[in-house]
Amino acid sequence: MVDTQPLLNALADARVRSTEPRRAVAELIASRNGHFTARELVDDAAGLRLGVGRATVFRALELFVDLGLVERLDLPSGEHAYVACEPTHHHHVVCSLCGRSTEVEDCGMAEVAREVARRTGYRIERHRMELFGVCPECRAATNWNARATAG
Amino acid sequence: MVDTQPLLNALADARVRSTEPRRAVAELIASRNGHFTARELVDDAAGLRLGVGRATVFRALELFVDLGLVERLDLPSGEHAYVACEPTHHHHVVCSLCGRSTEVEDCGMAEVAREVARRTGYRIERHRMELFGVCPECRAATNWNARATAG
DNA sequence: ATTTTTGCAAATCATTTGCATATAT
DNA sequence: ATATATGCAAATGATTTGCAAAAAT
Repeated sequence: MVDTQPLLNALADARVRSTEPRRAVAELIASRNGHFTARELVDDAAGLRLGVGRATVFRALELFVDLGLVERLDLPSGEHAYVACEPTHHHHVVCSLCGRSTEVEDCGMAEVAREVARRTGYRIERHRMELFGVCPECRAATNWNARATAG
Repeated sequence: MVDTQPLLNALADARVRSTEPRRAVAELIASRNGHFTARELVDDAAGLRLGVGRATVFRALELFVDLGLVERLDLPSGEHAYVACEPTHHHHVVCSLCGRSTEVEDCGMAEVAREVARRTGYRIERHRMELFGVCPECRAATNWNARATAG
């Protein structure tokens, strides 16, 4: 459950209009824990009878991505997913079990990019780094289960 | 234009059958310079009247990906693309201008993953790093054009 | 008033699947 | 012979688009 404010603020600020459907999508996004798919939001909206259509969800997502408040991820499965995030350059670690995601800045990635540029002669303009694993909570849960099962 | 051999060898070796359609797809892949999409291969096959259908192209691509001879990329545009590559863990730098791609190993990425694990408590199980920029050839071409235009 | 945004249904695209036939082993 | 792989067309799913109506500036 992410704070709705940043998304709502963005609507207030930006050169875009603050509309009811957009606020609704912002809330749906904020109410989600980890990553989510466009379809999930569409289904949420339908389930809650928000009167927010598919196209609007996609358009709102695109808007938030442009504003840097939501990032699009490519899961290892090939699925497209999104996560709410800070509008600064950063990366995500995604939990394969619960879908929760955590932001991390740099961690040495910039240096890696520089090294790659050095070695290949490419002028690196952008990069994408996504990490997948198991979050602390799920690790704990898993260990607990393991013990419980083993015992 | 990548060497066809690795792909053909794989077909000879693997516990999969070496069929005409698969060899054809291997050639189509090898004949490409940079990255390519499934659709491009399908169109190539159709254009050349190879009698290789859409489904077969997708199935062959999946096979080669499983064998580690082709990797699936997610371009910044969101498109899915593929590149032929060595069957070892590595990463790609992709040229945004010509689509050519170069493989790089590690370059410090493993250390970054370790650092992220340290900071977040996640157990990192896999990662994806894709770099995009302009390759040396295109940089040269671009500079040349710039000069020619400026002069 | 004017411009932007919406919802809907239809259109488009990518990818997958069912299944009878053809091929590799 | 037997197990696999193929082609085709149809099915699925995701995302986009046209457009008249509705809402925001």
